[in-house]
Amino acid sequence: MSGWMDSAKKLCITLKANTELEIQSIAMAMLKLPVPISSLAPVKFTPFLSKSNELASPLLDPMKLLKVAADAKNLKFGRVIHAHLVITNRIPRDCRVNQINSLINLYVKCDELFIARQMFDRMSKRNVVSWCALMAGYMQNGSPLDVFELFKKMIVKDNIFPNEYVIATVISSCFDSQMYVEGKQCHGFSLKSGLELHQYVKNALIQMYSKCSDVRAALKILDTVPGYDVFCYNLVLNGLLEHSHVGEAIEVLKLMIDEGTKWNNATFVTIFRICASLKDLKLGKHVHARMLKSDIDDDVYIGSSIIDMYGKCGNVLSGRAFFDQLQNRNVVSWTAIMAAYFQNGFFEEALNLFSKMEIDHIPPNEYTLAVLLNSAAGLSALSHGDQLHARAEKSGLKGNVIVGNALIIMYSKSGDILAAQLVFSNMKCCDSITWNAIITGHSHHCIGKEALNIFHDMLTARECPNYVTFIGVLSACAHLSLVDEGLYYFNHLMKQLGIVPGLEHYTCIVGLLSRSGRLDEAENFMRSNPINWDVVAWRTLLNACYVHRNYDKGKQIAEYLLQMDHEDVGSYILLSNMHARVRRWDGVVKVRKLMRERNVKKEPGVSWLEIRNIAHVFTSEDNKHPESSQIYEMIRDLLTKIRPLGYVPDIAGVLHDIEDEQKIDNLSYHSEKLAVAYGLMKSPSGAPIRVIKNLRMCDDCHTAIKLISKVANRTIIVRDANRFHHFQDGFCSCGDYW
DNA sequence: ATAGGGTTAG
Repeated sequence: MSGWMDSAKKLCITLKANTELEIQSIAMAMLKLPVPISSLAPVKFTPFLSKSNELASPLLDPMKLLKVAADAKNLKFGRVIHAHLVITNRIPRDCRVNQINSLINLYVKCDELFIARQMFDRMSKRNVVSWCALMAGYMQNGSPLDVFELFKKMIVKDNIFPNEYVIATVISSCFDSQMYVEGKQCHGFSLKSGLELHQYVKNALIQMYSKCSDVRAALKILDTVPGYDVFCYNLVLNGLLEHSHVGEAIEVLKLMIDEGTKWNNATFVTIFRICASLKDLKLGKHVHARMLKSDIDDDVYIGSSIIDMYGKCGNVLSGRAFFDQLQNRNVVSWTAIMAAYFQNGFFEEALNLFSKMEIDHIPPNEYTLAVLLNSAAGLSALSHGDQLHARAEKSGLKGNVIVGNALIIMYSKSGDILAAQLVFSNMKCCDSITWNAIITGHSHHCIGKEALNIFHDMLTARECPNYVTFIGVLSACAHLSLVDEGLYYFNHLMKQLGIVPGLEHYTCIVGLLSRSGRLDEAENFMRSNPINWDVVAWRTLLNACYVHRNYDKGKQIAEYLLQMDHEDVGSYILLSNMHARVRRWDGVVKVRKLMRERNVKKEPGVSWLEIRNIAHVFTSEDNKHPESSQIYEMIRDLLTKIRPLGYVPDIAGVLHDIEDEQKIDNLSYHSEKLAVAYGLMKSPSGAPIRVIKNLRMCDDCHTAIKLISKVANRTIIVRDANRFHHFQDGFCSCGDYW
């Protein structure tokens, strides 16, 4: 408990703080330190203290302490030393430059650029280090123009020739801001001046070329420079990984192994990242074993990358086991393990870990919140999402892009597209993910018009659309039956932007054509394009046949599809529904027989909704719910109310949900009807009801819920296996095509 | 006064 006290005394003694005022000011400042000084930077700091034997030691000079403070980014500690220097002020004039340089470095490292600049401006005499330290600050800050200006002034005004550190800093600020032309000029300069022979400069150049797409140039530098070290390799590997050139990364790794270059901590981190992106568990385990055998001390960086590797390779349990035995965990390790659960679909586990993290007193950051929000989105758990949103506001992270994006995704996937819009319009800065999330969100909600509006906003905002953008845009066009517009984007705009359409885009076109009734064209499009069409694409066409009641083509496609893929339950059900719609009961029986023979089982229909933070789950004909008799009464009541509006129970589209097809009565108690009825009973009037269903909604429920939304005067939002249906005033956003 | 970890749109 009195750790800081001892340390304060030691510091006072060693700094020769004699007056009462000095001792007091140091002790007071140290009181405010978040950690005891001895744990500040254990490795670097303790030797000073222990060897000094509480006496003034030549080792413990303020300059070294300033470096400790800077490296630990501990502003408070740095200020103590600064205060001490101001009070004692016993440095001879000619040594003042170095002292101020150290102070500039301190403030730069602690993100106090303004103070650093002030100190710099007040210097009567400066050397290269002064300039360089401040330039490093601007580089870190992402202000390359300020770096260039200082660079110029240094040469012109002070007549100082840049050294290797200066030029390396300038190069770094070029590639951080993607100013490759300037970067190449620096390359030329360093060639002429001979500075490129320095390791720092070489590394900066390699890093620059690896960061822009010019991997070849980076490798060339690697080739031409004799005697490259681990740093070079690590930089190239990271540059390659950043552009997902995994194959070439492996090549470089082989080179590294041939050379016998010893791997260090950063190398292991990078290699685990490679394993993760390859999803190669075997390789990952191998490297892990090799790391354990080697003499390196694993640190918190390696720990996180190992957890991530196991997660990305689909082995959460190994990741968890490793996480559990870690003695040092920080935000990143926690985020990594939660992300591993999320990526493998264990959303609840990810959310549960959060409370454990809080018990450990580790505050979440933007990445943590993103993982949590995505997990909430995976469950469509609006209540969790809302809580996390409040959490983000409290911690001041709501302005962050990463958090904003995750909020949009969460709200959109949880069925609250209005909330997603609100987050979107309040975002200070967006990236391509933001735009894509809000566009595809609207598409999922079948709000095609708004999706296209936002797409045009995106173009005017000069954000470049990408592969994912067009999936959202093309499906919006499909919803609106804007065939020409969709084909224009597909045939021209994408080409113009250099985006090679993939299966998803082709499938959107099938949807676009077939939805607007051009079934033959859609089929021709599929047959004439040598794409590796998958079940989803064929089922899109099949579904269109079903909705447009083209029985013959539908049957033909279904048969073809079932030949191709024996397991796709959706196709069996569509075929069965198609038979039922034209009252071909023999056909229905045949499909069922086929399913039994091939042992294809339909998942039972399940719907759920949240009422006051509790999820209520319903299955068809559910009577397990404690209030089921009231729910059934509610349904009977609703059904009698909608009959005058033209509701007639539709047996055709629902047979697949009934085990015993004679029991027509059952369709009144489909899981989504139960959930909607319960929602109407339990939520205040005016509040939208959000229901989630695991399968495609059946025709009967769709009709019934449309009319229920009218008689009950409620917005009802149902997420089925494919999309969101917004029921309002007797209509559905999907336009009865789903 | 060089390098390394965690998130995301379909």
